[in-house]
Amino acid sequence: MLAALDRSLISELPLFTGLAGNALDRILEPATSIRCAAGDAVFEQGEPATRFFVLLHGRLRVTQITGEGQQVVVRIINPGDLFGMAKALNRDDYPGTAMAVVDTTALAWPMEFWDDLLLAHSRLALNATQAIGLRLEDAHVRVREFATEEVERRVAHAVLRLAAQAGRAAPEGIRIDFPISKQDIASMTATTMYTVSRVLSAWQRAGLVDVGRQQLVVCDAHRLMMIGDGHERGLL
Amino acid sequence: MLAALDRSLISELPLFTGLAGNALDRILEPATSIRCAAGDAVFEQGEPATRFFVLLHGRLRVTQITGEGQQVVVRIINPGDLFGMAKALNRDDYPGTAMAVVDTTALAWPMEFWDDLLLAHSRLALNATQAIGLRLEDAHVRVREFATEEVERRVAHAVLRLAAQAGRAAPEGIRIDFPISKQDIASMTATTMYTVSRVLSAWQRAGLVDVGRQQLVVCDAHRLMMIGDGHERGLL
DNA sequence: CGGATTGTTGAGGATACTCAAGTTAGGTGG
DNA sequence: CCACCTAACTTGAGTATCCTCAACAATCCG
Repeated sequence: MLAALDRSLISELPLFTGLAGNALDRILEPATSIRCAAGDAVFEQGEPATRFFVLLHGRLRVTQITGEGQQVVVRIINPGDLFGMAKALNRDDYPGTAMAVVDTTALAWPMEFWDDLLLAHSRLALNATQAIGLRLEDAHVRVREFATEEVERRVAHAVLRLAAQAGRAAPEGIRIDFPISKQDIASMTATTMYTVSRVLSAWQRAGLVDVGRQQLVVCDAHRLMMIGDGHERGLL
Repeated sequence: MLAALDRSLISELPLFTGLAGNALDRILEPATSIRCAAGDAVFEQGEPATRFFVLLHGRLRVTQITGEGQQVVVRIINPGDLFGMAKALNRDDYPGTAMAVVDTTALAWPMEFWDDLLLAHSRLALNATQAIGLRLEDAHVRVREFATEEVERRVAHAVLRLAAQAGRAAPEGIRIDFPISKQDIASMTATTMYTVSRVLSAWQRAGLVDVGRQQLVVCDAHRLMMIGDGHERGLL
């Protein structure tokens, strides 16, 4: 028999604000907690969507594979984020693959509780619209970037977002808190590993970043922002 | 004194399915109806977001202007769509401009009713998450297209989407039901007017479409799909 | 230590952009 | 109803960005 999950796991998360303690308990009742080691997939593209999730600790990378086999990184999931709610997209399979980039824990609910929970807790439903709305705006920002910015600026924005969402203070600057390859950055910014490598090397020479194998430290966020916003000539 | 709005205006819309008649009446109470002539803006980017809307008739084009003055078409709003719900994005201004491309009518609610309505009608909240979720998926599709497809395929997909959402049967094929310029298509697909012109001209020569000034008829949707999915060599 | 994964760098070339110079269509006012 | 004006569109030529390909270097891991 499982120990009941404690409401303190979720009570501080934006998705659950405004909900009373006993409501949290009822929401948690059908939930189970899951663990993934780095490299494990929580779910894979095309698989029937049987559960939805809230990330507690760790970091996930959601990718999609196109018909031609190209990989696109759709989003990075950070602690507190709701994910895998295929029901909200009117789907019964997962549109992408969610893979842990570091060891990760999450809460999982059977998908049939999606409607019930939102109907029973209207504040949760309100919070969910907001959570999805924020992601929609993120997506629009990316669309706008792809539509109007050249490679170097897109990479600058992607790196700054990573620093904001998953940055950790380090002596040299802001360190991205999980292993990230040039290929990852390339498939977030619609370019190639080669170009990302060239861009980051140029930035490294200028002292803006410190790059290594699967690691990245932002040393001069302000100048990166200038490049991202087109106020400074790029270094390519 | 205004005549009350009739529930039949909205009872068939997906956003309001599952709601009882008297709930619809209560939802409509704070609503007013608005009209816009072609070319009028329902709201403009940066303006304080005082109202949210549901489109009844007509068609809107939502654009954003970047810092450098480039215009991006974020989406086309079709009848039945919810729009302008800045509250769901945690904003108090509109992130884009919604302009009528044909004469248009819509329902408008004061923004302060957003939370109240969703909390009072949990089915509405559920439907709203789904509406926003569908748009999120649309946005992801666009991101994936920008990231992996070349211009001609992006244009093919954009044209097919227009045909699906705003197509009207015509003797020669599926006519896009509102005036749309090459520049519009360019800012939906992240390219230039010049390139769109070349692409559509080539398609016209091959009999796939019939283009005119601000008008577009899809004659061979199947071959366009083949081009969009990369199964057929493009015509450029 | 060897194999695999990840990253670097150069050279060449394709896609699609920019710029320029037109043409066509629509609306407007005389 | 025609002349004009503007906005939309077309087409060509030149070119920049960034992709592709190839060869190699570095790092990790068992």
